[in-house]
Amino acid sequence: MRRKKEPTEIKKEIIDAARQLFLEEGYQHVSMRKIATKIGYTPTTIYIYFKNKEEILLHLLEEGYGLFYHELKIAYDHAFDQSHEIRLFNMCEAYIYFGLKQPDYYNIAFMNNLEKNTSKIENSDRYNAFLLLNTVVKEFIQENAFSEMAQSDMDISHTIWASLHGLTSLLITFPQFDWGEQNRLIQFHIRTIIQGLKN
Amino acid sequence: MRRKKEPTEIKKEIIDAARQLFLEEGYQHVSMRKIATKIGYTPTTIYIYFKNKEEILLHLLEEGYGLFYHELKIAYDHAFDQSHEIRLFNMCEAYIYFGLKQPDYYNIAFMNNLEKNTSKIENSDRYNAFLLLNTVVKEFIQENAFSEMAQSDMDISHTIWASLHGLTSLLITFPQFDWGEQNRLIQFHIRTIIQGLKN
Amino acid sequence: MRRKKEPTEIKKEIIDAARQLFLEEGYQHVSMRKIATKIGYTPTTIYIYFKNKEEILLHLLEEGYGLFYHELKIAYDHAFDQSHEIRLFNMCEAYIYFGLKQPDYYNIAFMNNLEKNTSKIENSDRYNAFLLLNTVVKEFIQENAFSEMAQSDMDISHTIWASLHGLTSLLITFPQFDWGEQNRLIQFHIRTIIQGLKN
Amino acid sequence: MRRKKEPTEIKKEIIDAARQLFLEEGYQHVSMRKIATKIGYTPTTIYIYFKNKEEILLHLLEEGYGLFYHELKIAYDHAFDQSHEIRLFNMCEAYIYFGLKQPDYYNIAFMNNLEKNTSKIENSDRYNAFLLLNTVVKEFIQENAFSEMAQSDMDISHTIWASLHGLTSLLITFPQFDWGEQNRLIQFHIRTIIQGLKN
DNA sequence: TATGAATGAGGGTTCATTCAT
DNA sequence: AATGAATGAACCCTCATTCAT
Repeated sequence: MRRKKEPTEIKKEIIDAARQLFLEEGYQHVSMRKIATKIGYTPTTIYIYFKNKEEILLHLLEEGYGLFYHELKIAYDHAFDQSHEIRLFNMCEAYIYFGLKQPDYYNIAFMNNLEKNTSKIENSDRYNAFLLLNTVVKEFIQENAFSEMAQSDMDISHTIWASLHGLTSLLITFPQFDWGEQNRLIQFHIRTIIQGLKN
Repeated sequence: MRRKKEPTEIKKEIIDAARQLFLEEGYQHVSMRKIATKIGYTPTTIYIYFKNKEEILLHLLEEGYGLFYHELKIAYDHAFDQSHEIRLFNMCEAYIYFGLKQPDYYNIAFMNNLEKNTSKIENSDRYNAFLLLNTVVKEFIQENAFSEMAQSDMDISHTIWASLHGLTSLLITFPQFDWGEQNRLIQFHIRTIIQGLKN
Repeated sequence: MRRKKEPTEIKKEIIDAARQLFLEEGYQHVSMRKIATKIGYTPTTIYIYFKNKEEILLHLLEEGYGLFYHELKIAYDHAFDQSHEIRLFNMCEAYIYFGLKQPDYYNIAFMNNLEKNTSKIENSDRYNAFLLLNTVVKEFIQENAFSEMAQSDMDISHTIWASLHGLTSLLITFPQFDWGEQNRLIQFHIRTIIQGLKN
Repeated sequence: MRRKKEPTEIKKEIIDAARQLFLEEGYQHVSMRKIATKIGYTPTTIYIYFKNKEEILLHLLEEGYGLFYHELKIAYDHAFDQSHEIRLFNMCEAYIYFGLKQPDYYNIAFMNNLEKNTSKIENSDRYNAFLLLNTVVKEFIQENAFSEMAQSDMDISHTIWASLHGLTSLLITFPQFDWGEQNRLIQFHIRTIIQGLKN
């Protein structure tokens, strides 16, 4: 059954199918056949567009990081006239809501370290996102003049990242658990971290 | 010429073998054949004692929860004569270090939701661990007389759990990332959360 | 479809099928599936009896060498009361006729060097066969008192082997070629070599 | 932007690429895709110029025969003023050294019978080469006035061919075997055959 | 003339599992 | 209680080839 489609369109179909399956069943349990079946092509066809299974994953990762960074950047830019604390708060919100809106991307991007062998971490948008967070943190530090506490901005960034990741991934992984009112929890979570940093 | 064994004894052997493989080679690479070879039986024999592979894994999962709960309990009991804040702090430490010491257990226990279909969450040690955390949190609240802020102890527990899980899972998932001095980060992380709660 | 068979019987079936296919289509073009189909089993079954494709080949090789050596040995022993020239002649005949009677074995054993990586050549029956030939050659040399020509017995053995192999493999590879009366050619071929050595 | 090319030119490019791959990586590892990549076209394009893969291989095969015949012819012509025995000797040398220099050509040409189905043996250069050998043999017979032995020149040619093929193919197939000093063996081998014929 | 898109067949191998004994 | 025999389904991936454009 031959159809006529833009190459980019098929590539997109593959990526879309792969993303969904990767989320639902985990990278290891997704086979090329499954992806192929899902888009109505033969497994062979996929190999025209991607060298192998790993390349699909890599593509997905970069895409996911890109979207993620983009969201954070918007939150950062949008509150340009606010205090740095508010900007930080907004970014934290953006982080968590990105994960909730795009659990598939988030899952692939942060809950498995699938780049183990590729190690071009430094120039990916994942790193850029972290750098952006770090920037806000530094500004936030200056704003608050954390005089006595000489805690490095890195530790602070790590702590924030970890806390955000923690709530996001739990909410994704255990959706049926009783989290109370989700939005309230999120607000409280972020508030707690930021308050904690100010002391 | 094998000497007679109690059924429970063989069951134990199977679990032991599975656990070892599981910890040595990682969750993904445990196969029935490997387990069988390790204990000197045929794969078929395993099916006498366990319905299928999943049942072995579930057994292991519960074991993991048990260990986890045990560790938290020790931390809780050990500081019985201290302030509740310190007890909370200790439990937080215990949480993170358990994950770092038993990354594979932690991984199946909290980073994959293997019980998706079994839904007996409520009576597992995972839940007990959470309840224990919640207990300390309540005591901690009383101690601090968080008068004005009527934030539910549940939200607080969730926030703590999420933060702890966040750092733990990130440290496990991205070990080669530059986290600075790990112990200092952990201490700072916990301190930040607790401070945040006090405001 | 389950049957009841001796393990050795099935192993033999596999070997038989593999031998035929290897000859007909060449090692590279024989798939495990083909072998399996030929004997009416699933490919998986073969893996119960052989670790992988290569192991089947190795088995076949050893078997072939064994038979080959056996035939030569018989020819050697049988003419124990004859002159060494006659014994040599008989062995040469045995060599060629073995190839013609067992083209499949001969093909696998001598026309492809499939042991490239295994290199336990020295203790195989292939080597033993060569040593037997070498023995006769030495006796033949002594008998003829090749005084002046100090050609090593090794060169002589190699030359004989090469000549025998040449005719055998050509007769196998190009059966439709017009070789004249085959037996006469064989006799003449052997006679020529031996005469050549005596000069 | 490719400049226009003569059909024959592209056909040549394909053959050239195929030959190189063929000689570099061996007969088994030539794939249409590799050939195509090597010449900078799509696999599809090749099918415009050749019906299928076999046709390319056949083309190459004929080329191999051509080269082979050419080498023998040179040896034959070169010693036109020598005795026929010497001419025969030279041709034998040429035969073996061709095989050693072009093992891959030799391999497809004589060690696999690829033409099984095509059966145009009679007019190929392989046959011509054999005829050339036969010619020398006849001249050699006349020269030696093999009076008594009414052995057909065909038997003699076959015997020579077989012996040459035998050494050549063994040297190619088992290169790591200890053949002693190769050139000496080759000389001895040829000498033996020719001496054998003279008796 | 040349290609991009697609495929069907097949490659070796591993897996959890079953069933008769 | 334990096994040996066997399987079906799946794994990733490569191949020669075709067809519409």
